[in-house]
Amino acid sequence: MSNATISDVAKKVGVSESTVSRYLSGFKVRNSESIKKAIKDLNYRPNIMARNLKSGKTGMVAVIVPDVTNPFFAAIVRGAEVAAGDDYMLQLISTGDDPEKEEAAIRRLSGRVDGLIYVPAKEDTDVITEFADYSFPVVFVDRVINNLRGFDSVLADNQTGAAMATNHLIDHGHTAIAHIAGPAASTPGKGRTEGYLAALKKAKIEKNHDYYVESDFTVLGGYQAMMGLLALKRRPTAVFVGNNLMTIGALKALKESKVNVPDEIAVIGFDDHELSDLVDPPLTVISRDAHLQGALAMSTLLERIRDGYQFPPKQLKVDSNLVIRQSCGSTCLYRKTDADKKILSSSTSS
Amino acid sequence: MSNATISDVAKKVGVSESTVSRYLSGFKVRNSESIKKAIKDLNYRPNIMARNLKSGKTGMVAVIVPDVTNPFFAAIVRGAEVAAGDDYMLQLISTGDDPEKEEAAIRRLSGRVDGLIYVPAKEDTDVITEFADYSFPVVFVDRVINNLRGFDSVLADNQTGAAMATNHLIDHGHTAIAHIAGPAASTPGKGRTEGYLAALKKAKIEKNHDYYVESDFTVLGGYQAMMGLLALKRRPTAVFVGNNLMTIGALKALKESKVNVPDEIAVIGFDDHELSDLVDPPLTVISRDAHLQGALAMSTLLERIRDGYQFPPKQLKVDSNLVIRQSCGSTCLYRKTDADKKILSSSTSS
DNA sequence: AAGTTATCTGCAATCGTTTTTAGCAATTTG
DNA sequence: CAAATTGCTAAAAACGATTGCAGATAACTT
Repeated sequence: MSNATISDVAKKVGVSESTVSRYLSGFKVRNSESIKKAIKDLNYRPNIMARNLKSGKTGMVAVIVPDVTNPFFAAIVRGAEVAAGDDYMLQLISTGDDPEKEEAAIRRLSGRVDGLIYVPAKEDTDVITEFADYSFPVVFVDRVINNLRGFDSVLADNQTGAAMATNHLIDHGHTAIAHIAGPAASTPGKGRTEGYLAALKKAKIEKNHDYYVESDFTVLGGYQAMMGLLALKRRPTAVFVGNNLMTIGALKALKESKVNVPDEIAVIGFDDHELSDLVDPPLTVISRDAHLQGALAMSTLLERIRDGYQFPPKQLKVDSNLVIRQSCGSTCLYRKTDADKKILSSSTSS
Repeated sequence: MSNATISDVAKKVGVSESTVSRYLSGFKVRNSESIKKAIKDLNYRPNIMARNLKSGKTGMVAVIVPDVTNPFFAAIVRGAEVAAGDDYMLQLISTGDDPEKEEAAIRRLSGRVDGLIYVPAKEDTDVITEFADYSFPVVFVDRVINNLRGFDSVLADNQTGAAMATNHLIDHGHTAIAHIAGPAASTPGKGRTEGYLAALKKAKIEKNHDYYVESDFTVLGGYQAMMGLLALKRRPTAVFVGNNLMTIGALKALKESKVNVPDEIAVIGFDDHELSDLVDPPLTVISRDAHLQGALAMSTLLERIRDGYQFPPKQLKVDSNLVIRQSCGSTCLYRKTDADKKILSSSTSS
């Protein structure tokens, strides 16, 4: 009933376990034919746990994301999985944005995986430092833990992307430009705000404190932030929203408040979505290749697992693109094809 | 540098390995204080692989879905993860809808996990029968492999859901109702088509073969199917689309063809989406709780792992709900609140 | 055919735990 | 006070593989 062991196979053929083991590892063996047959007859499968115990490797890589349900994180996971190929299998942990769960999960990870691809929920965790001591391979994606240097990471070019977004609004003549931002303590939150501020400064638009709303990257957060902006005496005429979920929330708020986009308020979001061109109006966004980000993270990690920390940490960045649709107003000037989106820049840089 | 072993701890304290082991398992031990200290000092963590080898358990459950990137499957995965709690960790495999990859993945799974939650890409795989021989715990979700009985499963109530969708269109006065269906060989494809046909029959609407289009559950498939319907001499006035991705494709086709929804064609989809109320027009759909489906699958699986196959297989079903928005035409009659959606039925049945 | 290599083999140790067994000391009992 | 019970402990045997070592075949030399 239960699985046959290598010794069952050996016994059946009349050779030693080591011979069977060598046959399995591809060495030349005298009775290879009968061993092959015995393996098939007994439906023998090597016990992975025993193998792992001996080798000290697990053939598994953990991927920790705040939430698989967020299409952006799902794309990262998928990218990582594809890049892993047949060499490694994925252990998925979505922490539900709960730092405690995350910490507990990381603890339980030890010994189960050969490496970790890590999108931390908060930036001030320090569980991970335990790993650092053991030179355990970790690659950070999208966010980075602030007190740690010396780890590999694959980030988005948040500053440039946010600046492109803000400039796009400026190009449409807006000066009352709000920013619904992610947590200032987070890598993408901070980076995008920096890009936003830099673009304003360059255009000599003085910043209005009311127009900067720090939120939390959630749908509800975006909704509330937008409601807050709508309640202002002097409403902004344009808003740059710092991530996909907050953009959804902001749009819901606008719809509920019957505020027309883009006529009354122009909206640009960060991160594209399968449905972005079907929403009303089709959404102009900054996009970056999350799948690629996951894939780069995985290949960096595999390299690190293979070669250890003899090479300096890699800090990769994925480019941001401006995808123009209709939520920022007339786009006739920019349109060149009848396709409903146009990618202004692309490719990957390190 | 590398991890300390139980024998290091034992040596440091001056007791035997077994004593430390028993301390770890929660037994009463004389030098528990010094053992505790030694464990902390040495930063000792039990080697999971060794433990697994001894126990024959892995503490892992595999989840195989066609694509994590599909929000519906992501919700299943998340539901399963939540239900697993701290007892089991998830090994995720998304096969990219490639049956060969899927088969290979299942093969590599053996010995790595204690059970499997399985959304098969195709319905005629037979790898899984290997597992059946070993009474390996498997729970099917959403789809079921046709030549296999005797496994647990958690499906949606496809027939009822599809009938609700079709009836909703009929209630709006439509008789030329098309159905963009999933593969007839798949559980949800077949079930939803059955519901559609049953509703037509009950309303004494004779079915039009042109109005039944079998597609493949993808965005592109839905797009092409809708294009085909639009090319008909006698266009349908309403269409029921068999899953989320095909609905997106269909909407893109309609938008591209500048066909107004719902005035020229009413659309109802299967499976809700975070953005369904933001698309133009807000989409009326049949929805079911995918998160719950995943959670039920996991708890069924854990039960099965614990108790084995002494209990007969569970065949669970999750209810479908009609979420009315605006893609089927005027909804004033139905609206009772100013919320933009209304759930007509809910809860779970077995 | 005998000597020299080149291949292949089995034995035994090992990976780091858990668990069974038997034993020892302290406590309780008759 | 001897005997029985309790409460812990160490030693050893698993779990199922891989691998270094030394010995046994087989394959070449000359």
